[in-house]
Amino acid sequence: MSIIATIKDKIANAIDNLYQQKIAIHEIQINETKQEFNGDYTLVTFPLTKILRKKPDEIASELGAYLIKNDSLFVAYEVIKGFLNVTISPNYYFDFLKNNYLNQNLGFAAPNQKKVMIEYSSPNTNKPLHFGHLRNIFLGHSVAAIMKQAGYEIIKANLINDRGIHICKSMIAWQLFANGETPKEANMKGDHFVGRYYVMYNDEFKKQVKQLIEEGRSEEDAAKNAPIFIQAQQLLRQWEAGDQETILLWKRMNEWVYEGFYATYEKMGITFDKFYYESNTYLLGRDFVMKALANGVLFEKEDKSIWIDLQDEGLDQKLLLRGDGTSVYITQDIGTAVLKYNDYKMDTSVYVIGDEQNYHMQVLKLILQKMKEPCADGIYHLSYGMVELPSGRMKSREGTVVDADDMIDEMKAIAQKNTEELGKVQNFSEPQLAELYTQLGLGALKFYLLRVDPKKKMMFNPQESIDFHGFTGPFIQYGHTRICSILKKATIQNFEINQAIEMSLAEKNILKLVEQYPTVVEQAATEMNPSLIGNYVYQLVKQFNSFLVDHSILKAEQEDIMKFRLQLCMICKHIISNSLFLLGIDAPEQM
RNA sequence: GGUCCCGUAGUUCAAUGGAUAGAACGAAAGUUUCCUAAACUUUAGAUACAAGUUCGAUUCUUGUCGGGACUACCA
Repeated sequence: MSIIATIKDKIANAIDNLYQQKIAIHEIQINETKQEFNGDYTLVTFPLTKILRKKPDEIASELGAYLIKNDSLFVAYEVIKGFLNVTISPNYYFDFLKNNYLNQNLGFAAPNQKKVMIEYSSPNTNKPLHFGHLRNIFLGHSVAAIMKQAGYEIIKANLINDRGIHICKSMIAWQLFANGETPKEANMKGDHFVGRYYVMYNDEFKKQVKQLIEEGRSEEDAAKNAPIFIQAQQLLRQWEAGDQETILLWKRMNEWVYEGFYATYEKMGITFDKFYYESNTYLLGRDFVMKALANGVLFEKEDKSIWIDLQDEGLDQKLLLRGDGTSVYITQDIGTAVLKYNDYKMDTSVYVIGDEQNYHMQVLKLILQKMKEPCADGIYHLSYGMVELPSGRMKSREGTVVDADDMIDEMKAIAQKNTEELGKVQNFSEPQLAELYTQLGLGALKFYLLRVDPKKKMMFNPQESIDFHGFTGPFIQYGHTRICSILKKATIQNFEINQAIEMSLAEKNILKLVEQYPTVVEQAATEMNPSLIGNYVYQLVKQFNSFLVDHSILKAEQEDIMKFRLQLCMICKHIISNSLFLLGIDAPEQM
């Protein structure tokens, strides 16, 4: 049990004994004591005043005195303005460290029999990945790792949006402008190559629209009648009709894109257990829609289009099937949701999708609930904020994007530059150096995107490169290497301490954080929020660095103190490397 | 128009309704004969505005101002 839970328990007990009152655990509020006061944890007594009909200070004093007298866990208390600050016995932390410094499972929970699918990345196959996608990918990867460690069975899924008008746009542009050129001939990564034609499509489209408007057409009319748009639509119809030539081109161009994506995923250390392709699933939703229509959940309009009425839920009417019987976006999603459930029967199905689709996901869940599909209640939209540039949102169509591959390369280059300037890895071979640059570059990038609460939108300024100092990935990685360096130089084998030692405030502060690690992981899993891990591990490393300044480890005053500090190093090393792992970041041993 | 989200130091981010609102970058000053200075230590600097609920509000409610998303028979 965590120390906070223990304290709550003991206080509930004390209240029962002192005042003959049963109090629910959640009524007891424990905070960490602020730096400027004496103590480790603080009971806020205000909420108890109503129940106990006593003044805050009275409650605090009586409880404090009782705890000190009856429980060796507490060694001191102080009452300030209704707050009861208690000091935890160093022995508690001493024992905690003794029992856990070799525990490689600290922060791991037992399996909880819950199965969770996490869908993330889910790219369109018409353009390369950009910086915004990276937030999605790193988030999904990290949440999967965190939840797995918290005891869930995890399926990592990627739903590839490989069909639709946007793909046809790249296809038509390639047909018109490429002269049969391949990525190899252009010496480009496949996804970038295809993305180039997507941009060409949009340039041409704009040109044509402008011309039509000059000829006197309205803007809306021009957009609908631009020849290249008509051609793209024609390609989509041909694709849906199964036209050989169109399908072949589609397959060919998608292969180019996949090759590029897989290379990027591999570079970033991102993996999936299951791929779904929209080209396989886009027809599945129709049957469910028809079934629901028969059950009276949906209604049909005069033109045979099929709708759901969500006005009772505060939303609008929503189209599910066009009058001509073809699917729309949400029709596909209904089908895919059911398919996923049939494949895995998971308890929860997480969708890592930007908050621009909040409405869409709300509708999707509601529809499935109304259809009484068993997958419905497990649907959870892990909604994250967009990454914005100083100039506003990233939009592929408008070319205002920061490319993912470029970004990774740039981060590696910065890692290399910094490393060379510091000159601390002269013993490394070329491949080792290359690996280190990747670890540090990706570490900086991933941490940068994961340290912010996923729900919140975040700003990225490409003019200011991502830092390697302060609250960053490399700072954490550096903390890890310093510990590794010390442990490598330690000569003793036996870390058993003979006599209890007196620990300093700095040491106790580190142990306080160490003890909280399992709780932090659990909370990050419950909230699906990796930033909690990022913030936590940063605190820990900062405490540790500050401890290192005035505490000698290998030249400690006594052998027992050295052993104690080495134990401290070992447990911190585990937590730091494990925290980084949960964020998808490698922890090098030397940098 | 309707629905929803967001306004915290110069900048980027923290803060289950709790004490004197924390960090980082940037700015100013300092620390290395000693386990990695990618580090550490100081200093200056913020809750958009106005009411309300509360013992207590950055947090909850309402209004004002400012920003954003969604509201397609696009995906």
